[in-house]
Amino acid sequence: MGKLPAEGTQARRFGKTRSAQSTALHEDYVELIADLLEGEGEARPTDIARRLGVSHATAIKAIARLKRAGLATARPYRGVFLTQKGQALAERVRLRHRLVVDVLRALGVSSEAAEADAEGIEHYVSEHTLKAFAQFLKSRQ
Amino acid sequence: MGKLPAEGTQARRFGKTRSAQSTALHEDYVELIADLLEGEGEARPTDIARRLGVSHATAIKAIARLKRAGLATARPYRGVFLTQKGQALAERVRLRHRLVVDVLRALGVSSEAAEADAEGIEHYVSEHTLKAFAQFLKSRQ
DNA sequence: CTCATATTGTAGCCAAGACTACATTTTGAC
DNA sequence: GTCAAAATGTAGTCTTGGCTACAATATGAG
Repeated sequence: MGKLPAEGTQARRFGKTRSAQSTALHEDYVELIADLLEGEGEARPTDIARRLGVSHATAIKAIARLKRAGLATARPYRGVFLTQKGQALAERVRLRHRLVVDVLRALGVSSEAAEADAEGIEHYVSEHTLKAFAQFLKSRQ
Repeated sequence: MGKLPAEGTQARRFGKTRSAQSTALHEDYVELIADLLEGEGEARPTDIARRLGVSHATAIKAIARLKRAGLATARPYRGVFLTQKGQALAERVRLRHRLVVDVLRALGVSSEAAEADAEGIEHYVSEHTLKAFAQFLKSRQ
């Protein structure tokens, strides 16, 4: 999105939420690409598009943005791969996702709802909160 | 954003997350406008902009979208008000926000981090999960 | 090896959400 | 009551993320 404004003291909270949203999509794509690479051996734009519920054109444009962000590489008609940076992100995202799901389940949320909600929630969980989640889970089993 | 595609079985999870994002902004604005109306007696575009960390022009355009969505009313130079629908949304959002913050704190997250993270998380917590949160809190004190 | 089909890529459009720059209206100090 | 300053509104531009429609490339059946 656009550049951030002066960003006064009061605004930081919201400003952070805002800028996190472009990151969220990158995270979803990277996570999915990692899954596909592991599970299928390759990540094709069409598969990515189907799994994300978008048109293949949209997926291809998003992949272009991933490349610009240094997270992925792709050569025409050859599938998508993750850079080191992309792989590191995928790993972080995956751990975080699992942690969020586990916490939700520990709180009594059904597995299906936990998976569904985690998909949105996970992008907004800070490191601090993540640590608290981990400790909470450890303390309770 | 654009129209949704055919939306195959696999895609539902992500599709929901996507469309939720335009809602999230509406919710932030409505929540803040309700706060301002209560606390200050009026909600001025400039205050809204400052509190959200955006330019006043951005706030005004967002307010126009709220009007289009039937959530707010505003006459030039006269401040912003919420429709019944907008007030109902504000109330729901406020309850949900409190619940999310309380749960995070119960899990050991600091107040500041809980407030900050809730701001992003709350928009993705389903009814089902909300109920689980409420029960969890009730069961533990 | 050819050609239909599937996949991939490109182009062009749109709305949202952001910005800056400029115009208009209110408000308050005098 | 005037007029400068603050608030508000408008216009124009940008990127993102989405779509459809069309073009180009691979792939596999025959």
